[in-house]
Amino acid sequence: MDQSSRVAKASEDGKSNVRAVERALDILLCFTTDSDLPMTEIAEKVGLHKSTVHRMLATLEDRGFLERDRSSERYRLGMRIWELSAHRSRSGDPAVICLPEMEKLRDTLGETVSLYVRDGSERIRIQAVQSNQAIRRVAPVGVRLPLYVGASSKVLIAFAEPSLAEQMMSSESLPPGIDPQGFRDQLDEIRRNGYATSLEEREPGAAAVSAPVFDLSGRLAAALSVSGPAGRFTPDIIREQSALVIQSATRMGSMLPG
Amino acid sequence: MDQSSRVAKASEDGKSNVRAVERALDILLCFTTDSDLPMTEIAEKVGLHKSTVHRMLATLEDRGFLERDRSSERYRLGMRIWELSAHRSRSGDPAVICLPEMEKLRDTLGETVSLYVRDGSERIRIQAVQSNQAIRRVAPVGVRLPLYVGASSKVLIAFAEPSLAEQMMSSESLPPGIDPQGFRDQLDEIRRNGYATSLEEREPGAAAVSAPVFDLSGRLAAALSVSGPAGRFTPDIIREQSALVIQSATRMGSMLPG
DNA sequence: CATCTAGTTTCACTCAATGAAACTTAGATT
DNA sequence: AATCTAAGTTTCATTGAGTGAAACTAGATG
Repeated sequence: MDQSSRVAKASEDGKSNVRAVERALDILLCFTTDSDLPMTEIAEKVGLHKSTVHRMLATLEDRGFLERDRSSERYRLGMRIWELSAHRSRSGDPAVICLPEMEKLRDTLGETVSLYVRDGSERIRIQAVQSNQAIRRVAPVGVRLPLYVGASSKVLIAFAEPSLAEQMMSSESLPPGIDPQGFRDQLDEIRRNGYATSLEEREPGAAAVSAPVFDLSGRLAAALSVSGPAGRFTPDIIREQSALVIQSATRMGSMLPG
Repeated sequence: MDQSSRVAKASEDGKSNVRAVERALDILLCFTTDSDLPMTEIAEKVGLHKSTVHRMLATLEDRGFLERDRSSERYRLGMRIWELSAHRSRSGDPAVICLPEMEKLRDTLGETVSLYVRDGSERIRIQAVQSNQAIRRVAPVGVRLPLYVGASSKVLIAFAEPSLAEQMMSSESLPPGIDPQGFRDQLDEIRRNGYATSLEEREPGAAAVSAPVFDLSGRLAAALSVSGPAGRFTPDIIREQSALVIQSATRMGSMLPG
């Protein structure tokens, strides 16, 4: 029976998933890009028929995962998302625990401070406190960024479990335009130094210094980053900053349960 | 299993919903009570067969809505929940906008300050800052509470659109043990005073003062509450507090877009 | 080793999810 | 008003996706 025609509908990867649920979740994920959407647009985005989407939306709304603006008829995320995330953070959420320490660091350095975690082959900014200087990096919380550029990316790879770090590099998942050996050397150096830097890697004009945060069981929990306009990140300054960032990251780690 | 007479499977209300999705969402909602669960327990909670739950969990995990602790095998909420809620809060989220004002109020009164919104016939504590006195109310963010007891509940009903307030009271949705006319009078008084109080209504030993927060378009957005041990809430003190709570609530409202 | 309990996979049956199409608005355009 | 167009909603026949019993595996516990 398995031998029969394999259709491979873009989501067939061995796992036996529930199609209707997959679709519903994909609908929810539309709202990571847009904060509110009309039904038709959602249908287009996920490539499903109106009626199907309509039924899905009804269900999602019924359970409070979506709600619709009563005047515009557009859908947006509902209370339940809120509620769930609040419960998620109850126990030892780095984003909450590290916030005070991040604010301290921001105050001493005067630059925007961000906290990233790895999720699959991406990273997410789970917390940020903004610099209060006139010229500053603006760093919204919750965004997903690629894992191959930026100081914190390199930290998240360099200090991951060795197996994972290897797999992440060696495989052809490495994007084109990156020299494997050069990258490997870079990671080695980062491991020796205990911190990573980036100069205009992802965004032109932006620079960053990042250090790993290890939880009490010694596992990499997050990457702490200080970032700002490249002009304010001279080699001398970076040297000073890196020490402080590492220090903060260590202190944070000591507050994170294994 | 299913007796013919007593069906009422909690989903038969005229709406045409997708069953598989309903079930998946119900599984997610398990995590509002427990922060991590093993598969079997989830299956019990939602009343579904192991294999069904197994497939659902696989799907939810695949899309990052759940993740499993690699050592304990237990499931917990995943990154995507986080990510979604972060996007939800992007635009004018009261919980974020009101926080500074809430902290100020906490500092002047020295009591725990909470912010509630109505969701259907319940209310959710969307933000809280804790008193720093030795004896204080502990108010976790994200919890759901009933709409019929507590100062903030009464505010959320009294200042809702009249139609809604009526429907919420007159219908037989009113829990037993509450006198309709007495309750109505109470609401009228609250509307006149501009604030509500509660003494040991929900929790023995706890008292609260609450005032409505109206957004710029004049609609009720939230209820701001100060709460603490009943002993610290004498009539005199309440009189002072209520003025300050109303003042804070007004200031908050002026920062909330319509 | 036998005996649990928790998780995973298989498979035949069938009911629930689906999409085309019809229908209902609501807003523009004439 | 009459007519068009786009967005949302409901209906319904078809069928394959989702289901649950049961078999199976892996770990613990006695």
